[in-house]
Amino acid sequence: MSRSNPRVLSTLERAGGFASAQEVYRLMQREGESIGLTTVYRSLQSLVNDKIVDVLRRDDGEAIYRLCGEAHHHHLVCKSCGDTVEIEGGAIEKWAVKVATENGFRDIGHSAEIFGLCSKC
Amino acid sequence: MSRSNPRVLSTLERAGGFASAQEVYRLMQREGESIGLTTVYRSLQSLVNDKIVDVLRRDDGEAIYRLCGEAHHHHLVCKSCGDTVEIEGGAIEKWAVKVATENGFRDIGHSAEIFGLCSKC
DNA sequence: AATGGAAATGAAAATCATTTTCATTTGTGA
DNA sequence: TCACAAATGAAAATGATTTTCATTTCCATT
Repeated sequence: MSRSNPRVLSTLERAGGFASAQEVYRLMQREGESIGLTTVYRSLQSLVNDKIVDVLRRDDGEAIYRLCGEAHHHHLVCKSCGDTVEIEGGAIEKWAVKVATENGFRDIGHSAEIFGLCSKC
Repeated sequence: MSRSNPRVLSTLERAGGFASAQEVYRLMQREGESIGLTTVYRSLQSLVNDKIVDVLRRDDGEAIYRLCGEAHHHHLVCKSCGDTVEIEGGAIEKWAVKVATENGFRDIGHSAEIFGLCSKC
């Protein structure tokens, strides 16, 4: 097994705690770090195993890695300009847990996003 | 634009209303249907546009297509076996509208899904 | 410092789902 | 029948992710 390269974690943090493997790699390149794409993937996987980061999926199927422990939040995205607002999702958390346990599910996660037109568009 | 090949929809139905494009394709091949993979993808996309099927993502990122009713609903999906429960989302609807209007957004839509392990897994 | 082995690294190739290209076939209305 | 748009599918392209494997880096022990 391989251990995570600490620069990968620090880059993911700097990226806002939310990025794909490719994005982390490009970011490190742009910042002059010398690292291979393979190592980025391996490090992220290792962080997932250690439950230091979460994996989600973009709509197009690309995996995005998110630091655990960060306050869980959701996004309000403008369909037109792409502007994004981070929002609290306390109500959703409770709803997800309630609905899931009612149906006999455990080990629960969820995703939620709101789309619309922002005031400028 | 291309229209959906009706045999694709009927195969998806026969598959239990839940399968990936590759699986639909393999199923049709096994049953002696003559069809190209491209057409399977195109037909499924068209069905998604027409809101006759939903798209979800497996853990590995593969897209799975699923027949769904017209009523707006959300999904509770088992991470392990893919079993899916359709759930009401009244609370979410209200939350989405409230949060979005608070931020000056209009023309609002949303998506929400819950993942977990079902009682059988 | 020298040695040896384990872990880490990364370039390149392999994999796999999905999309695109483009030439051919099919269906339809004039 | 003729022309034209839509549908089809084989093959190539794309893009993320994984695997392979040779090389390099670390570390503990001489």
